[in-house]
Amino acid sequence: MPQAAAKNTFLTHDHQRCATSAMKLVTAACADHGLRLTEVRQRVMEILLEQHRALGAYDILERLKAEGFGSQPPVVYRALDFLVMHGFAHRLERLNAFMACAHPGPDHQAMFLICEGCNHVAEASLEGLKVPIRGACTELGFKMNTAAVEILGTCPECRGGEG
Amino acid sequence: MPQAAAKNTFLTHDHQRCATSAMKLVTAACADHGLRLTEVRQRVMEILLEQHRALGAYDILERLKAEGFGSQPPVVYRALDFLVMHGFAHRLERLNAFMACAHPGPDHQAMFLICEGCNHVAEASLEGLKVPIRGACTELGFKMNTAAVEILGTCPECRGGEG
DNA sequence: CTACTAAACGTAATGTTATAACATTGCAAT
DNA sequence: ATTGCAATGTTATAACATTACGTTTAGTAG
Repeated sequence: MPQAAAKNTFLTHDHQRCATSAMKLVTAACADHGLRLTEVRQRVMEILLEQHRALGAYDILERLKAEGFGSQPPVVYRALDFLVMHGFAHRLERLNAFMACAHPGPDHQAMFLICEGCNHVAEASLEGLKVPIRGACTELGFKMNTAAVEILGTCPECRGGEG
Repeated sequence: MPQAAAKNTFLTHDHQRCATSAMKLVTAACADHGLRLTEVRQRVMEILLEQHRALGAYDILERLKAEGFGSQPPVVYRALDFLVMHGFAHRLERLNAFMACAHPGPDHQAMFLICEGCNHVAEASLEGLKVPIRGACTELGFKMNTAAVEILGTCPECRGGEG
């Protein structure tokens, strides 16, 4: 069992551990499922893993370009598609931006807590929401496919002393 | 008491009633709170009320332009900002698009069920989600401000005969 | 090893969504 | 008339995303 990622990523923590742990999980998952973790894809994952923040596609592209990868948008969007499709990264709809998944694994769905102060983003489990969401869908005869739950607010660090 | 909007907007219903009812509520709310429901704002609201679908800003802008209003993006974005700020319309993050609120009123927050088949969007109450969302926030020391809950799936009409 | 195939990559061009910055209009209070 | 303010209009540009097409690369069958 590799060292786990931090529970509350808003608080200061051994971030290197988060990143290393997640990268190992991604590498393993790719090996297991015959997915090609190419150089661009790996690099994008690493860049996303540097912080618990969402990064815009063009910010990532800048980095790739500087490192000698292709310089056009499809380069980064393809890598992001791959990572998101396999659950290694998430897309934040409200920000039109992307972030590494803190707990990459099969079927992983999460809600996102986005700090308006410092732009840090934390994941929280969607478990408690599944029942009420299902309920609302059933009531309207709607067949749910995917749910996006994104909360804007203020993280503990940014709240500081205030109540 | 004006005639209420339809309960389940996925199903065929007297849509004129929805639109009229909502427009009346908006007019009343503006009168009550000293908000100026100008010509552009009213027209954008009416356009949004035509369907239970989300419309892109530029689609609305086309309409405005054709009717002799200003033709540049800020014209529509400002009207949309006004409508969203006062709870008369919603922004759908996943679609980068806007829709009329079916139940305009103070503090109205909702979850959105978006049909991938026909693009119809229905609102459902966020009530049942508030407790679990608060719970997740509290656990991480996060102070919630606004929540966006958007579900993609298939509406009853589009499911048709299938299970 | 070679030839084939499919996936991934690179680039140019374009499409879509959103905002910054600044000028103008219309109206109400003085 | 002049000031003040909210709303509107316009130009330009920023930011996000996709289409189309050709090249390279990795994996595989012969």
